[in-house]
Amino acid sequence: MSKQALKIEDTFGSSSFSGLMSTSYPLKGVYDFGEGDKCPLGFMELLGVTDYSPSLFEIEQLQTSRVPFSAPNPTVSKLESSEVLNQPATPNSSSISSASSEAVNDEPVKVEEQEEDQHKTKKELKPKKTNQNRQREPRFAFMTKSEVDHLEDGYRWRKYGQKAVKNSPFPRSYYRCTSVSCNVKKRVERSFTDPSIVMTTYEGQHTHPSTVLSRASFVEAPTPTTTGFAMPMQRTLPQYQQHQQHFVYNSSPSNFGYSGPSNAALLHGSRFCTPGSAMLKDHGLLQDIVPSHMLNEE
DNA sequence: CGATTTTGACCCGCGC
DNA sequence: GCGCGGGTCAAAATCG
Repeated sequence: MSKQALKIEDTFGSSSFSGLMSTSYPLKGVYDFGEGDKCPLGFMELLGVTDYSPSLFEIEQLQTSRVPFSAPNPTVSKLESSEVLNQPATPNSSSISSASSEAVNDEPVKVEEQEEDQHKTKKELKPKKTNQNRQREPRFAFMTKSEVDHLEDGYRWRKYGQKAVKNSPFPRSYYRCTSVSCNVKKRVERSFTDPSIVMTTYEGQHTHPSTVLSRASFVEAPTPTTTGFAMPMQRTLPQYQQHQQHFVYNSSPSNFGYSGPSNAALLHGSRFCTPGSAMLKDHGLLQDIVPSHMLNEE
């Protein structure tokens, strides 16, 4: 992992990465892996990736020079939180991502135990799902411009719920990783401000390698099959290749900096970060993860 | 027939 | 205490 981390830093630290990114894809973003020193996890790790594949990073290239979120919809860029943006450049799709990773301030939690606990309490009595417990799960979210809600990310998910979102005509879907001992969850909702944008929030860490990636054809970017990560891979699905934009953001502003100057530089240089930005009212999940500057920005 | 989705009910935390 | 909203459960329906 250090390898990848280095790569990221490198990328961010030097503008050279923009060269990497080839691209004409409007990308930009920032990685936020939580508190640098306290949080040992990178966002990849949050997703259960221990062996990052270069392809991923190739996908997530950042262009700070560009306007934050060249998303078609300004509203999107209005979401709150000062975080990082990151944009996976995908071959056929332009992506803008804002990622948010929450967490993990404390020591790594034993997911399995937690899960068991939850199940037990739930079944037997009343689950004490305290906020504290929940919030410990690392979270990572990103926005994707896509027509499909459920993006292929390399893992198999089972939908376990759907809820209407306040102030939004679009429902939020809840998915859980189908892997037995994996308690990773993800929420998917479409931005009410821009229906073409899908917001995905991952929670927890995968305790297993990606299932899809291992058999997917990495035509565009070879990826280790051991533990794939899982940004939505348009490359595996033709329909996704049409156009997607990813916004990766970190939902916890306090967790800036995955570590390394690059991040700082990013944030610093990022004009999107408006510390004093006003709070949003209630944008549902969006509020949680979207940088405030986005919201303010029109 | 097993896996997944749908969907209403339920639980919980939070603000008033 | 009550209502609201978010998140989850679980039975039924659907799919492959």
